[in-house]
Amino acid sequence: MNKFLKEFKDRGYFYQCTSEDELSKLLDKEKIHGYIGFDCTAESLHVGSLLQIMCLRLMQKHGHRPIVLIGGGTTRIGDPSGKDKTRKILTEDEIEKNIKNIEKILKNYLDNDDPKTKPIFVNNYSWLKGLNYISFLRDIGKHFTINKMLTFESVKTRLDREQSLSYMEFNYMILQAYDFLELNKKKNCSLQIGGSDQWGNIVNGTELIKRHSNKQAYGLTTPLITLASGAKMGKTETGAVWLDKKLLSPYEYWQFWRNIDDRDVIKFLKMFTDLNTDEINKIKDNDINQLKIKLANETTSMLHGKDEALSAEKTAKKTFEENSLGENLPTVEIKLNNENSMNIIDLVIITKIENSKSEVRRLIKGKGLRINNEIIHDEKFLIQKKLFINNFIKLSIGKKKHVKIKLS
RNA sequence: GGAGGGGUACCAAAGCGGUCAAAUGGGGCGGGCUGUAAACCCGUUGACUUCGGUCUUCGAAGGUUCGAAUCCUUCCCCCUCCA
Repeated sequence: MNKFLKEFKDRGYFYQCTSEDELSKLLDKEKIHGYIGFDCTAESLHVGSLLQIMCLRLMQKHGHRPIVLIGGGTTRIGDPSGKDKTRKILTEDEIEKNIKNIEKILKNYLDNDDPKTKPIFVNNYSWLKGLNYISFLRDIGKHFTINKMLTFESVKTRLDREQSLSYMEFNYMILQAYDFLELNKKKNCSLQIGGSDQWGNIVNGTELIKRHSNKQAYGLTTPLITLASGAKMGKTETGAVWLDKKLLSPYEYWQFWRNIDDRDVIKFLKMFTDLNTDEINKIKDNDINQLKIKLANETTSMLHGKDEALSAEKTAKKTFEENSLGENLPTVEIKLNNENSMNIIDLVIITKIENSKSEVRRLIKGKGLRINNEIIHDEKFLIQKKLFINNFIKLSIGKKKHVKIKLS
């Protein structure tokens, strides 16, 4: 088997492939261009996209050139896959802003210097916006039958539930197929990789290329990642796991990986680090917590750099092992009132960790709230100046959420 | 088009005139055990509160009643069967 494909499988990225043997031969014979599409409905990517990003990296590692397609055009339509409602349509400005930010994040992960594998960034808006309706229908539309389109899962579920599916959304799959054709023609792109939910859209692309240009193209999908606990991957103590410093600090990102279920650690080391798979397979009976730290360090360095990772590790160590005040804990600045005090409940609300006062009261009743490691029992507890050590206090909510409060 | 069934909190699902901020299960949150794990055990789970209470909620809007998630009317939505 081709080396790229082998590693793709060894790392657990493989789910389905259109014609594996042929693809393997092609990859042996030449260096190809392969693409992955990213949606730009949000201002940043989150860990849900990390597996796709790792696929881009793997292409580079094996000398192939990744094409990053940003769905500036298709975002204006909305993919109905997996959605039971029409999405909200973003404004032009929002889309532009999202695209810039997403590109920036992706560049953190990719080698942007090697001329042989330097990624190509494209935005499908550039070819979709100028499409001529009549010629599009004649050139492209004729290759799609409604009969077949109606059998797609994304369409079926919407129809079965009698939820409306607009003509606009119905066209999404054609546009994605067209993207692949366009990249095949202009950039000689012969492979599309995507999540398993994209299978239908990807196959449409390879079939369109076959019918339209009589050329062979390939599709490769990755599995849906599930956690050992059954939950969807991608939540921290405080929310979504964004790949953007502004939305989730490197420390919090590090914590996300540090808190992975034991049963997922080896799997994730393979998927989300560059560590050699043979070496990972040799790991036995090691201290699982050391492995989690390793996982956290590797994933964090890949995104935010080594310094940030080490610094996050240091903060975690101080916070969890020494019970002191780690440097990179999320910090909130507050002002005391005229009497130089602040109610404990108000303080928690200000940090935005909780947004209901009742919830904070409940926390206090359940011994879940601490100031400088001391459990707070009284909901009327006042924060006063003398509590601040070097101008800081440590506010802990539960065992894992710790916030530094700075007096301004 | 015809005949039924149904819309209850984050989800599933009971309640069918007052004792209902609404049983139960899941999920979430907190505590215990531990290893910042899992499993397990306990507590909690509308908002605000001077801890006395107060306010808002059972598809939507009206009505009956001292009193409605519960009864009536209209409307909206979903499901099943028949055509």
